[in-house]
Amino acid sequence: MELKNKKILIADDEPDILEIIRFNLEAEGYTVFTAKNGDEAIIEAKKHLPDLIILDIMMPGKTGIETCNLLRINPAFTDTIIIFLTALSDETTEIKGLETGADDYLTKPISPKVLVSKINSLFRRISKEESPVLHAGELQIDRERYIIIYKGEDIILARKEFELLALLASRPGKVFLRNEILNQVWGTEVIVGDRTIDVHIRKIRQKLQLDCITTVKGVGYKFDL
Amino acid sequence: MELKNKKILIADDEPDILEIIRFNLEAEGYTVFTAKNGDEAIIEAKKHLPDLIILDIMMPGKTGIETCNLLRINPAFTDTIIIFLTALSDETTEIKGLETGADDYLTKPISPKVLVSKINSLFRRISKEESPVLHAGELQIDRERYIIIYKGEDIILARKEFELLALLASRPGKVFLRNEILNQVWGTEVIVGDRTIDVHIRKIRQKLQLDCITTVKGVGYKFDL
DNA sequence: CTTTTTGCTTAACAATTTGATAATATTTAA
DNA sequence: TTAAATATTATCAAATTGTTAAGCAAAAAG
Repeated sequence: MELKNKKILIADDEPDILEIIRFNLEAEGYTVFTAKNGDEAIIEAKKHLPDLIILDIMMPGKTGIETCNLLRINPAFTDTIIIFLTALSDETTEIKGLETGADDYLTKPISPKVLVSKINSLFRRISKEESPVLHAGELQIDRERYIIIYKGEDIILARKEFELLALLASRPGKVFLRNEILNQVWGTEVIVGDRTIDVHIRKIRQKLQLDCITTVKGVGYKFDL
Repeated sequence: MELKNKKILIADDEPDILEIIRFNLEAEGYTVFTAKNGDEAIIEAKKHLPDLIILDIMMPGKTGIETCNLLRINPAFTDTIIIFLTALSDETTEIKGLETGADDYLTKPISPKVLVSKINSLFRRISKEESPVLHAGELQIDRERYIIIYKGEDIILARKEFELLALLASRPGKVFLRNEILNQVWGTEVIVGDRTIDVHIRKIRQKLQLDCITTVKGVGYKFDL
């Protein structure tokens, strides 16, 4: 299962529905929060700032539509995807929902597969601008943001360190010769001493606190795990 | 009737359906093109570059799904909204459609009102992404009025400062190289000294009283939080 | 039309970070 | 065991950025 790193909040007064949806979305790798009514939904939304909110229309207290209106007032939720969930296949309700500022609606009974598909599809549209990230186990190398993420922690490397690590991690397992490293990271023009690479390798190992670079004596270095 | 200035292409082999949809969308102010099958749809799409394409799944020759796949290969249509239209409420087809890269689907018989609502809603989401007001936490950047609002307070930045901040904030987290910044804010013609960017960055930091621009030494600057 | 203000750029210098090296210690392979 | 290769550490020069003030040009005000 891939880690989606997206937060979804579901508000419905029927616990069964909540759990079915939660189960399916968590199986897809989403992080799920739940709320039993509109007021709770607003509180949870402010707390977790989810990327997507599923609101049942018929709930005790505030309806999904009212909840949506209240959320949309807050600038923090103008970009949040909001979907309505309703037992009514009533046309008027559908339209009201969309005009209110929801992004889509789903009618109950909803098949989990369709739900998940629809949500993936909505995220696909939004997340076109995601940065190119190199994943290697728990390690993420974000070229665009120029940071390393290890177990959720941001690690900042200096330029040479970053590029050296990015090079090695670009092909896990491959041994890079010292010459290859020099050419790729320093360029063919620059000439640096023998120990320069070692020192940078050391700094990476130190900052990452993780044994992911293996020395192959007489040959070079490789990234693993 | 408002002028929507959006182009929609509809592909369906049933002339009645085409006309019903055309009528309703034109009444909403959209410009509508039609096609009788998948091949025609591709030709029309290339000719008019519509903002949204409605594809019937069951068509003689290419199916809507095949047509969608062919369109998505072309970079010109990666951002185009594609909706499937189908008489089948068959789940499998639905899912195939969404996984194919369609943004939504509609099942026939479809009420014109729901169709129009759904389309408006999809456009609303897209146009939000191009909205002149950029939200980043408590910070609002109004590109139209050249104004920054932070926690309700208006902050006035000079043009260059504003454009620099707007650029950085347009993709929070992304590191902009000094060259990128120069090209985007100053243009490729103008050549300015080394310290110019720094001075503007400093003024932004000073006026905003907010630590939102991070220096990545040797690389560039990025906006965060 | 002149004065004042504002915005942009530059220069000069300070502060900071980075990267390379040298010196020394440790490890590894034959 | 021993020579070669690599690790470690501290140090320093170079590269990079931060800061400030000053000079102009254009816009705004008088």
